[in-house]
Amino acid sequence: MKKIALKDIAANFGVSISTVSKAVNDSHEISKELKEKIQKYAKEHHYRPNHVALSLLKKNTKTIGVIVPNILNYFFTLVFYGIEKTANSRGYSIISCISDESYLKELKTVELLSTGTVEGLILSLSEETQAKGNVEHLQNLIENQIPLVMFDRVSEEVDCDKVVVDDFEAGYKTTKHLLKTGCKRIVIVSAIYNSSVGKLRVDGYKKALKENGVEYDERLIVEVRKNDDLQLLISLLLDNKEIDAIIALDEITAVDTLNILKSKDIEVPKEISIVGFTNGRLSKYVSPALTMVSQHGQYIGEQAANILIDRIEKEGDMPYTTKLVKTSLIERDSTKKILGNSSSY
Amino acid sequence: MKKIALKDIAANFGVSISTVSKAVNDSHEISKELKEKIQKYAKEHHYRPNHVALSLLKKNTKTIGVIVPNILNYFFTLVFYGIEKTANSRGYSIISCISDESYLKELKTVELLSTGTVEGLILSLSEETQAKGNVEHLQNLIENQIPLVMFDRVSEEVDCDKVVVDDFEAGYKTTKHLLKTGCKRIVIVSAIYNSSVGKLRVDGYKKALKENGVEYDERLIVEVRKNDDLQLLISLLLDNKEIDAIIALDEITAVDTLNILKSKDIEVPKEISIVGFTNGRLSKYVSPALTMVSQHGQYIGEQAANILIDRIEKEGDMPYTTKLVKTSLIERDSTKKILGNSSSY
DNA sequence: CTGAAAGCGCTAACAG
DNA sequence: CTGTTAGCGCTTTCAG
Repeated sequence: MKKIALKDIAANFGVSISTVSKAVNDSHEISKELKEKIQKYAKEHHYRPNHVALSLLKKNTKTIGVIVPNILNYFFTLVFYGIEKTANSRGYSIISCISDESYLKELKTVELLSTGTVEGLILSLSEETQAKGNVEHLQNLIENQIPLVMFDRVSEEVDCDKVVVDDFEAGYKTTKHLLKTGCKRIVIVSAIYNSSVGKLRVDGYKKALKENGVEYDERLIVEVRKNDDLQLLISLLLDNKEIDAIIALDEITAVDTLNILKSKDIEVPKEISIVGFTNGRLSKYVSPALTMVSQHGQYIGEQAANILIDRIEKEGDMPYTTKLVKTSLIERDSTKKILGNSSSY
Repeated sequence: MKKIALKDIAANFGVSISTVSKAVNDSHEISKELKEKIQKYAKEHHYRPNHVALSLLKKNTKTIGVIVPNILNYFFTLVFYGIEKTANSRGYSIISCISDESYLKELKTVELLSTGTVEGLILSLSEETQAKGNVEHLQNLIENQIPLVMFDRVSEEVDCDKVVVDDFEAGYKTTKHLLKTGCKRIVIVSAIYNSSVGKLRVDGYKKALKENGVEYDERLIVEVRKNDDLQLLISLLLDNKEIDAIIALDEITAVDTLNILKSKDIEVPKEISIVGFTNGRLSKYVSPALTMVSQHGQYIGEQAANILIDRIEKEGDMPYTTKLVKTSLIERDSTKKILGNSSSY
C-alpha cells in the first residue's frame, strides 16, 4: 500500500479534493454521511496529511535545530535531553547536529538549517569556532530573522538569547569552599584554557582568593593541552610546590587526577582535596567519590528550548535575555568537611 | 532583512520567476550577463532556496528519523553519534527523538515522522514496547513503504533490516573466558530480564557451561527489578552459594557490584571476578578497572545509517538483512588472567 | 535566451 | 453542503 493523498480519496469517491480535505478535518461544512464515509476510508488506508506540504503552506515546520559540539560529553547529552523533552512537550521536533568541535561543520550545518527547515536554532559553539572567533554565520542567522538561542559556549558578538552557566560564581564558590575546609594552595587544572567558560572560572577563583587574603600564584594554573601528559604535569606540581587542593575543570581530568594521586599514595582528601567540574556519570562511582560542580545540564536544555519556542511563537520582538544558571556543589568524599560554625572563619 | 524568495528577485529585475530559478541554478539557458547580475544580487541578499518547497517538489527530504529509548545511556549515545556521523557524510539530516522507554511516546513519534517528514527511520524499541510486544506501528510503517532499520532492541515480528549485537556469542564468549580463568560458579546479574538481549546472553552462558561440563544452576541467575536492593541480592548470593564470578548485564550494575564486594572486603578478582556488559565511561576509571564487553555502539550506528540510506536510495527491493555485530571482551583488572597455553584447558 | 503553465499536497476564501 | 480557485516556493517541460 503506497502513501495515500487527498487526491486519491477524492478520486475514489468522485468528489473534489477540498471536500475531502474538509471531511478529514471534520469540518461542519460537510454532511455527516459523506464525512463518515470519507473518514472511515481515510483511516482504513492510513491517510496522514503530508507534513511537508503543510509546512510549506503554513510556513511553519514545528521543528527546531540543535547543534552541539560533542554529544559524547555527558553535559551536552544532558542539555540535549532537556531540549528534546521540552521541545517535544511543546509540539516541536528537533533536528540535531553534532559539530564535532569543527568550525566548518558548524557553518555548513547552520547554512543547511537556515533554509526553512527549522524555525529556530539552539547552539553551543564548537571549540574551533570559539578559538577563531568567527561568528558571521550566526550573525547572518539573526539578520535573517531566524531565532537563535546559544548556551554554554556563547559569543558576545552575537546578539541573541543565551543560557549560560554562572561559571564565574562557580569558580568563586568552589574556591571559597576549599578555602573554608582549610586549603590554601589550590591548583586549577584546565583542558579548556581558551574558552570563555574556563576564563570565567579562573576569574571567580581569583576573586575568592583575594577576598580571603590568599595570594594568587599563576604557576598554580595548569593548562593541559591535547597531547600533554597529565601525569607529568601533576608530578611537577607535587615536586615543586606545596599544594593542598586541585580543581579540575572537567570530569575526566578530575578522575585522572584522582587516580594519579592514588598511585602516588597521596591521600585524598587528607593531603590533597579534589573538586571537579561537570557532575557526570563517573564521579560518584570512583573512590573516594568526587566532589563535583553540577551545572544542571538538563535544566539548561529546558530553558533554552522554552526561550526559543517562546520567541518563535510570540510576535513582536521582546528584548534578548541572557539567563545565568547557578551551579551546585555536590559534596562527596574528595574534599574535607567544613569545620563547625564555631570555627575561626 | 527578511527571508528572500525567487519572487522577490524576479520582481527586482522585472523578469520571471523561472528565469531567476534558472539563473541561480546556473543554467546554460540564461544569458551570461543576466545570470551574473542575478547571482550577485542573490548572494548579496543571502538567497537560499527554500528547503521545504524543494522537499515537496522532489519528494525527498534528505532527512531520516532516529528514535532511541534513552539517550543518557552511553551505548545509545554512541550509536546516535555513529548514525549522525554517517548520515551527515551522506548528506542526510537527522530528526531525533527519545522515546524515554515509553510505548506511547514511541508510537506518537513514529506516527509523527511517518508523515513525509523523514525518508526512513532508525529505531531501537522502548522497554515498554518490548514488554508489551505491540509493534503494529512499525508494521504499518513498512506497509507504507517507509524504510525502517531496527537496532539492538529489535522485534522478530517486524520484517525489516536489523543491526544487532551478537548477544548470544557475547554471553558465550564471556562465560568461556571466565571458565578459562578458573571460575566455575558464575552468577549473572540482570536488570534487563525481559529483553531479548538479556535472554540471548543467558543462552550463550548456558552453552558455554554445558560445553565445559559445568552444571547450570538457575539460582545463579539474579534478576534485579526497579526497586530491588542490589546490595541485599548480592549478600544473599554470597551467604548461600559459593561463587567465584559475576557477570553484570549493564555497566552501572557492574560498578555497583564491584563497590558492594569491595565494601565487604572481598578481593576482586582474587576471590570473585567481575565482567560487565556495555563498555562505557565508568569501567576504566574504577579500581580495579572492570573487564567489560564492548558492543561497538558507534559502529552499530554507522551500519544502521548506511543500511537505511542504501535502501532509501536504491530502487527495487533488496531482501532484508540482519547484521550481527560481534562484541569484544576488553580485559582489565577485574578478572584473572588466563593461564598459559600449557594449562590443562 | 526568456516566460507561461503545470504541479508537488494541502488549505481557505469564495462561489454556487 | 460541495466545488472552484488561488497560492505556499520551487523546478521543469514546453512555447515563444
